Amino acid sequence: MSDVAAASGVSLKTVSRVVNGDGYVSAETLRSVRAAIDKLGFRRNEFARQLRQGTTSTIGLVLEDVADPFYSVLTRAVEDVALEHDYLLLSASSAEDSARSRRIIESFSSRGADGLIVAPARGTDPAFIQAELDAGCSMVFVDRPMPGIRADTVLADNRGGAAVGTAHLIANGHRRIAFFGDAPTVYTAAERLAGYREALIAAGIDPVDDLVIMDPPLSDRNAEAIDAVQRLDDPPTAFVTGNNRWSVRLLRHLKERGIRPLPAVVGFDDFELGDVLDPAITVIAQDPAAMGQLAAELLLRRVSGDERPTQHVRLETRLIARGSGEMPGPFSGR
Amino acid sequence: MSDVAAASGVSLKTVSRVVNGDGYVSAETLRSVRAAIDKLGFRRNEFARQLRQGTTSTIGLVLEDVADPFYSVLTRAVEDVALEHDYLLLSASSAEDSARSRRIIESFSSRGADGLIVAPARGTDPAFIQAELDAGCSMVFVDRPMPGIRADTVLADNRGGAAVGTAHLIANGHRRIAFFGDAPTVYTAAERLAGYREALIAAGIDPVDDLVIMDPPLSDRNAEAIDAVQRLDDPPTAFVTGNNRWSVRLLRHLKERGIRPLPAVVGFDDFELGDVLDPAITVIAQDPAAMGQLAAELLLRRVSGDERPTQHVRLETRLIARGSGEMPGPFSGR
DNA sequence: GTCCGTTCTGACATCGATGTCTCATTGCTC
DNA sequence: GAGCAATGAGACATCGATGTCAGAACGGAC
Repeated sequence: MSDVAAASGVSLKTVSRVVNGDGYVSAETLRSVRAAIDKLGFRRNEFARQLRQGTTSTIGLVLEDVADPFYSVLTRAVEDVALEHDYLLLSASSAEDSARSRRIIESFSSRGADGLIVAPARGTDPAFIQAELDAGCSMVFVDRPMPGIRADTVLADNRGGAAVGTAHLIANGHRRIAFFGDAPTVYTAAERLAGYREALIAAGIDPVDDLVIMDPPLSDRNAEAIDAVQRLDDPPTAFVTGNNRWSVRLLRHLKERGIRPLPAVVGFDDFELGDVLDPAITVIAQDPAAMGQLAAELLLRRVSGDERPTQHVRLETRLIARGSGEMPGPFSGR
Repeated sequence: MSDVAAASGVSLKTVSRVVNGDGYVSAETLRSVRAAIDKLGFRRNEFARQLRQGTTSTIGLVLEDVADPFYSVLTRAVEDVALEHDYLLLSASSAEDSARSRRIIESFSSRGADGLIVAPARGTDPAFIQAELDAGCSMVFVDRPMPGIRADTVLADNRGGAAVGTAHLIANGHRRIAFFGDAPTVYTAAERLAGYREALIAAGIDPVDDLVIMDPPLSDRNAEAIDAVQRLDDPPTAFVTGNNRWSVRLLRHLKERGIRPLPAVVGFDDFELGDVLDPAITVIAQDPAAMGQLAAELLLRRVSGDERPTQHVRLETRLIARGSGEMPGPFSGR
């Protein structure tokens, strides 16, 4: 900038005025400064500017894994909102590891992110989060809440959705319904399991632990666990899966084992090709794009000084019947 | 920082020494400064630091769309490399819009990204890219090259892969093979089309334009275009799709139209559930994770001053035969 | 000719850290 | 006890922009 000032024979401040359109610059000065800027290929260093300004126009996004379709769609939605408001987006995957997540949050915050959107990894220390909030870094939590922290959250109706999906299977005549979900320490998994149980109890069916598997959907134990459930004396006639990864896992396994016809299946989370499979898969769809968009808008409002009371948004889920959930069970037609 | 200095009764510089472990600080001073830091909850402002240092430890990633599974896996790989080297990752989707892409690149670069990984949107102005490079922002191009620019690139063997996939169908007795790909202005689409043609010509088959659709896989015209190909007097017995989106598009369409048995299909790009469909889909698999990892490592080396000659990495593709590409065509067994 | 207001411009401090240079203290050798 | 090295600490300039305030040039009114 001082080079430009020297080249056009004015002071540094005047160049700043030109760059920022601050007014009170004569037409002639303006022209000569502009010329110097072009000639020297000058570009304002946003960094220095933001140091002075105290704000970075950057937000951070911390999710479990961008490569998961649910989160990648959410990410895209956040990106779009950020871009629209001229914000930059930092992103990183916590890989469901609270130490890694903490490291990410710390570096985002210390490098000046104005705010963060976080899907907290299980085991995240609330005291740590509170310290970040106190340090002036706004946060909005998505997909999972952060217990003990006063902050905006955007969650899906996990429990209600799972209950609706389970009830749908019951209505189609199933009573032996298995549930496969992520580890119970994961909030969404626990909620969905609770919804499944609620629906069973509401229908007068006793929830049985034998029919429930709670394990990360990528673990090696999955296949064996599914087999074990199938080998029960009174095996399930229907399955509820707790997330898209588990749905894929289960469907792949059933295909590998050559099990035909497929048992009834309702999956939590829609997933690509779910409609192309045969039978097409009935799902409880979330709306990750809406979740991301809402969270981003909430965060940007907070960042620009919105002091309204904390908001907790609960997004409805939607049952999409495609066939796999409508296969009649042994108790249909009673 | 000056607060800490005041609280512990030392100079600002000494605090800096403690924070940076610069040595030459007595054990006692160190302890008292540490105590003051803890008490005041001091955290170094990375911003100011980086202004002084002239480097930001941040890289940017500009792709077509994070929500596309191909790119989301690539993104995750880049993230992991960045995190490992203590770099932050800025990311944004260009949505295949060169103006948007330009805006993203400009803001990444002016906000101090040390380097960028870019999948250039079609129509990106090389002069603009060159200007950014001249301004000191390193770039590595992935998935697509940037013609006229000297910079590292990491590409898949699009042409070779498409040729292998097409030859595979020919070997299974097909001669009327359709190709559905993205707009020909997209580099990968053009390359894959060229590979398809090469394979046909190598087998003595005349490439026919009637059997080729080049259009973005989300456009409304897709369905009609597929139908038109099917209505030809001599319809294709096999299909090659130019990317995962087109594969999904085609499979969904065939299912909606109730076309059974499915024609032979080979898809470029692997995709989730490709193995669960019936028949399972034969694909030419790329390795997006390897692409992302390589690009990130190349970029980080450049950023830390590597001056070796420009590198052009071509990643092999791999044909995964799963069934859909092995359905015998009318000329099999001759 | 003086005074005042408008319009334009520059000097200087500032944001929060780090690099350079200087200086003070200590302990050791000769 | 003079000289020297090793160690510890501070003053000051610096990165590249912006905010504040003061001041210059100019025109018009009295």
